[in-house]
Amino acid sequence: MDEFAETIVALIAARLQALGVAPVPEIPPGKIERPPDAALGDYAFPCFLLAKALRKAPPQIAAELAAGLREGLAGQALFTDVQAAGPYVNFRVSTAALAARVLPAVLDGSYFQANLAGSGRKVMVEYSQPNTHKAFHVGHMRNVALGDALARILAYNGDQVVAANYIGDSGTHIAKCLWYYQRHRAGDPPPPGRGPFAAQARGEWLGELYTAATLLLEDAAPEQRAQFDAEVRAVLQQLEARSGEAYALWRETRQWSLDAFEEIYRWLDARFDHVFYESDMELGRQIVDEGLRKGVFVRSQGAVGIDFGEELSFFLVLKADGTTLYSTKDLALAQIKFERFGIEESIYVVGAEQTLHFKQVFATLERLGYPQAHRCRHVAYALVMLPEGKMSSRAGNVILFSRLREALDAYIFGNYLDAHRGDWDEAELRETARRLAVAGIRYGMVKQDPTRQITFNLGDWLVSEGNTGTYLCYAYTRIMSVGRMVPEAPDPRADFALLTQDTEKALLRELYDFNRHVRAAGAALQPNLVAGALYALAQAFSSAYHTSPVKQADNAPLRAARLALFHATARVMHQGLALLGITPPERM
RNA sequence: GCACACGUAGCUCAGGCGGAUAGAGCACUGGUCUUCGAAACCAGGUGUCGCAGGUUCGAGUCCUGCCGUGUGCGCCA
Repeated sequence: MDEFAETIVALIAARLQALGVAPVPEIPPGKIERPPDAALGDYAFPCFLLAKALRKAPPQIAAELAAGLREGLAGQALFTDVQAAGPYVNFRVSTAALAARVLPAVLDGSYFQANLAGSGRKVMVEYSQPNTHKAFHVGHMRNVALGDALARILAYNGDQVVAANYIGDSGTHIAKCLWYYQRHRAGDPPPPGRGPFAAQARGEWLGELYTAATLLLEDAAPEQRAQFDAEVRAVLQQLEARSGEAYALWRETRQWSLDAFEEIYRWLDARFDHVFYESDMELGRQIVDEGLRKGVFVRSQGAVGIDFGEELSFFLVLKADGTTLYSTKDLALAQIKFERFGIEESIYVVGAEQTLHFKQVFATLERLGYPQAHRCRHVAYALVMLPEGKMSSRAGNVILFSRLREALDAYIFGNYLDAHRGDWDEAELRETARRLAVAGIRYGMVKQDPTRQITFNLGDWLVSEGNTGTYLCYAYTRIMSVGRMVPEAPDPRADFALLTQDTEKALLRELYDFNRHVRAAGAALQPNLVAGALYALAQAFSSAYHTSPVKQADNAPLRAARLALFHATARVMHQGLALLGITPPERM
């Protein structure tokens, strides 16, 4: 917790007692604020909270409290000043005390263990959920960035996290793709593809077939459409029965998509502890049968579902033709998570358009008697749009992963890394470009509130200044550069009282507050809070970097203090970026 | 039609549980590299916080209505 805020609460309580106030009102440490301007102080106590109990005007309370508190300052080391400012009592903390509470802990690593005292509950974070036989585009990247960051943040906060993927390798969309292939492209080989992203060509080719199938079906005349639908249904039934020509074709083409996904995850540094496949969820049919017997589900118009009345309406779990639905499989997956994985809390990172669906799934799980139904949470995020509107395969305006990656690569080399050719070896150049591209994408996807749409303008994502992943990496590499110029090891026992610059204190404060931001991000399931904290940290560092030279510091003790400060900053930056799935390069 | 989410500076966005003069980035104008990396820093100004009511000591934040945008609402996922 925040030792400074807690001490303030204790000091005020003691002061009130001394003034004869009884009973002393409870003040939660969370009510201690941060003044809008550091010139006012570092912590603020709003006296409105006491106005009722003391029956006095807040400014008067502030003045009286401040006067008394100032006298008690001599006996302690945390605060150097207390001032009343209108209805607030502002506290200035001792820079040395602040530094002593954060720098040694960061340098010995214990700072990064502090949040581990969290719940320890077993949490599954399910994310990515790409569909095979469809192309992977920028919209899918937002999901990966969010889900992966969430998994890392929760683990940092002490949860036992299982990161899970759930691949959509069955269902109508695949039947359509394979139907089209059999009908129009039978025997056509996929494009070969080369290099480290060889599988993208095949994955994207399948996506094109799917799009072509959709167009053909949509544009068909009614009679022909009926025939097409019957053919697609026949394919789907072969897939569910796991036999026939379509099934063999499915096995082969499915692997193409899986290979393509694997390349993308490797490039992104996204990892999963477990991968579920939709095609393994036949168990869903049994759940429906049992539910029917128990009277949880009912038959309706030939199909099976559950009626939630007005609020959640009717939830379909089996089609009239007997084939399963997305919902059927989601019930099966939930059961597997609970029973086979012992999951206590289940988090689903899925687009906001499925909010109703998940409310229905969770409500159904409750009716089926799963106590964990109350610990299921849907992390809804809004779509990634293009400036001209929604991405649509039909209009041909999706930005594919491969195109985005290539554009970033070209930008990074053309503007920066080409200058290092000959100097750095090829492997480092390529790895640096990858890390910067990943930082740009992941940070851009995660820095914003998940509920807000992202308007994706490729040009904007090629920018490397301002509030970007590149900026954060740049801050980190500058510290690494300082470390190369001043190769001494950072000294956790340096004299931190020498850090007298405002910028140095501001940087210390960001370091001190970092863990609290990560805790808040985990509690709210909002990685953007970590992104914001990192950005503030990088800004504070950049300012301090300009005011506080290390190598040219006036004397050796000051140099040691600054070196420790900057090294600690680098450690926190590195850890914070890791929580977002970003590894900064050592130089760029 | 009903439900959910979102309307903050020219643009893209922040604004922990209601609190001080609503903040960043981009863009624009100046300044700062013989001294640890200028992908940076410093200094400039811009707001009917969608509109109208309400709650309270205090509302960008909470409540109600309206307007706008997006998404969803039984055999897609």
